[in-house]
Amino acid sequence: MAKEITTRETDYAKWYNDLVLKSELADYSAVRGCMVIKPYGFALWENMRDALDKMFKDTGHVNAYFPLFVPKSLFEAEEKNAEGFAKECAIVTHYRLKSDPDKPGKLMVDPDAKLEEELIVRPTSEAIIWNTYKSWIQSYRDLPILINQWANVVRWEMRTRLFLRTAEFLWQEGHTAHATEQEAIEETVKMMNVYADFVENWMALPVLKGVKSENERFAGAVETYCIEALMQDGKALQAGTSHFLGQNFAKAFDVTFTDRDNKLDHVWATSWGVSTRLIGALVMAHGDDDGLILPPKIAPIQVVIVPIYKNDEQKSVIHSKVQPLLVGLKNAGIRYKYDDSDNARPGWKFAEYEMKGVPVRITIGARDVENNSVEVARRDLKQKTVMSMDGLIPNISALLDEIQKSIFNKALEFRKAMTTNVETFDEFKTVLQEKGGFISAHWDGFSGTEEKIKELTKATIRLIPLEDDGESGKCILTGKPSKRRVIFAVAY
RNA sequence: CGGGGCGUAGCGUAGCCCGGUUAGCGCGCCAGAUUUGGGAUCUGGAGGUCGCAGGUUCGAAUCCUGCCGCCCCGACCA
Repeated sequence: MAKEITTRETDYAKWYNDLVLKSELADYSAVRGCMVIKPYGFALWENMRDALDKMFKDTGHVNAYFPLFVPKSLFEAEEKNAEGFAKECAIVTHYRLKSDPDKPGKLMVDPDAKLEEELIVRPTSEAIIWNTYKSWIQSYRDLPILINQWANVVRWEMRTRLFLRTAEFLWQEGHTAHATEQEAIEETVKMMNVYADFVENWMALPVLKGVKSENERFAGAVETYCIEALMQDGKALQAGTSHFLGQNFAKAFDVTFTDRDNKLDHVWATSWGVSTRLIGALVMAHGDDDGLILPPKIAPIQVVIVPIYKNDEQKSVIHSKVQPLLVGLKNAGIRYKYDDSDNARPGWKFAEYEMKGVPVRITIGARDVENNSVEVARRDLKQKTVMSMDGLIPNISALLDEIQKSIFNKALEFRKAMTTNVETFDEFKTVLQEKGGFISAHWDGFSGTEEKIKELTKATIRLIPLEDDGESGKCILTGKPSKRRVIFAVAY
């Protein structure tokens, strides 16, 4: 009873908060809008980060690190981008504190330590990076530059939510420079596909791929590619973005190169990122009223072993029986935890690891020792089966694979059931209100129309699908001709 | 930036309107015993600057003033 959480039906937002806190992914902090990522949550992030990092390296990227602070003059160089972020920037104005003469033991900002130029705490790093690239690039021989950085960024949000929107968050941002437009576009699409691959195959979360409408596009980008996932409450969540920046930043920062024909041109750019927000997506897409459900491929603990014993003698018998099993799990590369602590009784442990979303639990007691068996419980379906100790490891490996697929398929089925084609605005409003989810509808292509729809329904265009369905029709709002359907949803 | 809520032991809370024993309860914690296949039970014990600072009063968790902090809802945003 100590760790019960609000059910999804009662209050989805509260369920989410309870779950994040009680599964020990994160905690609130003394800093407004900033959270502490707890060890369990960070272990999850590390697994995600490591998988992504490998994918980046496998596609030819290298890591580097750029400064947290961006001088204001650099920040504002690319005007659209600067304007887009202006309202949510933290600014450093001073560099020193001093003792407050009026309040003993207290400190005050030293007015004599005002910076000549304010420093912006990066909300994203294009400015400082393009300022740097300028000095790295002279010739086409210097291109492409394929750099990624793992970093924290700060966006001063009015309203925050654990993982989904916090003032400071962790992410990776790729920043690439290319000699040709085509190569940059290819890079942009490639990275969107890397993201989709990661989110679908590691996080077991199906995504839609597409491009953003002008309203939703990254400030400073020519085109924003994105992946969108659907949460259990029928709201969409942007899971990753990849931007084709054209020559906007190269022009703003005067980054030119000499091409093969000895002609001077501005370089072509991309940037792409995913953040700890993905953890929020994971929680909301898969979790249930008993806690998290983590996909095995990124779960910090894939298998937990809980011994059940009535006395020390039984405990030591189980212990000796478990040892070869642990060796087997380790050799099979399975992340496991053998919880033989006496602090909690088995029932408590069961609930605790379910809260934390551990995919598989192995229970072993006197009965099992006698039968040379174990009880295996899978978290996603809450099913228990008895398995023989003989050949257990391959069976557990297979089960983990099966769970990975099963979680994905469940989410995919949900998304299919929650994707609706509509023809009229009335239908659109009804579906939105009564069902939610992705709504595929015709749109006339005008920003004003999208804004109007948002004003009336809170739904926005999540993406314009990459594959053209070739189906023409009439805009649900204006009745003007539309060449294709786009995907609407209420978004996080 | 508007609206609301909260701040009392590690966590969750009662008490506050209507000032007056030693600030109560549940969980957790510590010791011991019995237990252990779905969140154990009993016995004993420890743990509190009632967010901070002023003020009113014989007396303040409670009333007044100011401040600080966090959370939730909205607008804005990934």
